[in-house]
Amino acid sequence: MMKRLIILTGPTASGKSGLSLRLAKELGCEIVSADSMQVYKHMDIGTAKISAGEMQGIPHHLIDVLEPTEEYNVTRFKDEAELALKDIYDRGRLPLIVGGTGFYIQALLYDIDFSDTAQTPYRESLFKEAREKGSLCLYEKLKECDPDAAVYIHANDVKRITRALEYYHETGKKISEHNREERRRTSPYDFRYFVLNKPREILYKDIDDRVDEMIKRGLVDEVKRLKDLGCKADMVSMYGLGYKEILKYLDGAISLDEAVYIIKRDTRHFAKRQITWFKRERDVIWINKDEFNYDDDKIIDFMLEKINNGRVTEEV
RNA sequence: GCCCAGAUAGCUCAGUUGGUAGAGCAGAGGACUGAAAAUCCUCGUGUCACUGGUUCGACUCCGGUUCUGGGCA
Repeated sequence: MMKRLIILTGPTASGKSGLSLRLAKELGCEIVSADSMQVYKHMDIGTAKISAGEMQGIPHHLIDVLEPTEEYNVTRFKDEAELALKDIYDRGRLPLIVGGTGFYIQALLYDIDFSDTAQTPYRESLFKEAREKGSLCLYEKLKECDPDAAVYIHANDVKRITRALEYYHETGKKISEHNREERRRTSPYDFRYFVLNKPREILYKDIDDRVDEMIKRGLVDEVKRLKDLGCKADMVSMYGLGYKEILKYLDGAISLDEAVYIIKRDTRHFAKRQITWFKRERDVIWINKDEFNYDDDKIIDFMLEKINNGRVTEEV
């Protein structure tokens, strides 16, 4: 008997949180956040995190569990999400995954194996080498040890090249083969994968408005406090949208207007990338809000119908 | 009113000794398997303000018109 799982995702500012609360109430779900930034404490405004009060008593997992000075990644997410799922199933309840980090959702949904390697000092030496001699020399190495990977990884993509080399170094196996195997996996869950979306122009306007709102609510002060806590620009948490730009502003590198402009622009770019990701995912149910006249009641009805029907394999 | 400088892609601008034009940004599409709110790849036809003229040929030269800056009255 496959475990049931509901996923509600979509680009940033599509309205996931609000809808998730309604759906959770309807079905008695517990929510598991699939968001690489909302895991961090003290990062509330810039991550558009809902407050404890707004949660209306619905249990939320993987929100506010890490200090911003700590490092999070897919593997950690996957391990911790699986623990949360186990507890939720033990309580006889239905888990609802909510969040915009498509990679995390994929890792969990398809039970992708990351356990072969650990992050090693070797990785640092590779980055150092790339900095000193340029990325091309790493790419040449990749061609030697894993030619297949060199075909689909671009010579400029230092991050991915480094990971491939690290993987080979640690396991003696090619990451291209590993990835090919992992890609064939089918999900162990009986799932419904909903993607919330709205017309591009509206999404972009909502993003712009939300950034203005974040500034009004005190994003700058929030980042100041994070600085006081010892957060540095090279920490994973500070790669977050809104954080790296305000940090630059606080360091006097750019004006506040410039920071706001960049946050808006990069958030739009991010939303676009998210949409590209979801387009490629299999067995996804798109919910274009304009087709529902932005009426949450109708959307909830639609979702409930999909959830109660047999396994979904069509749509787009 | 006069003088000067502009008017070229959604925006900022470059350019053509006359053979119908190109960057950055915006925007679009894609990739992604231990940083993923990250990282990376691909995509540039637009009455070259309008209108006469010179020319085989004008966005480029000349005249006029309009508009926008700046200066002088």
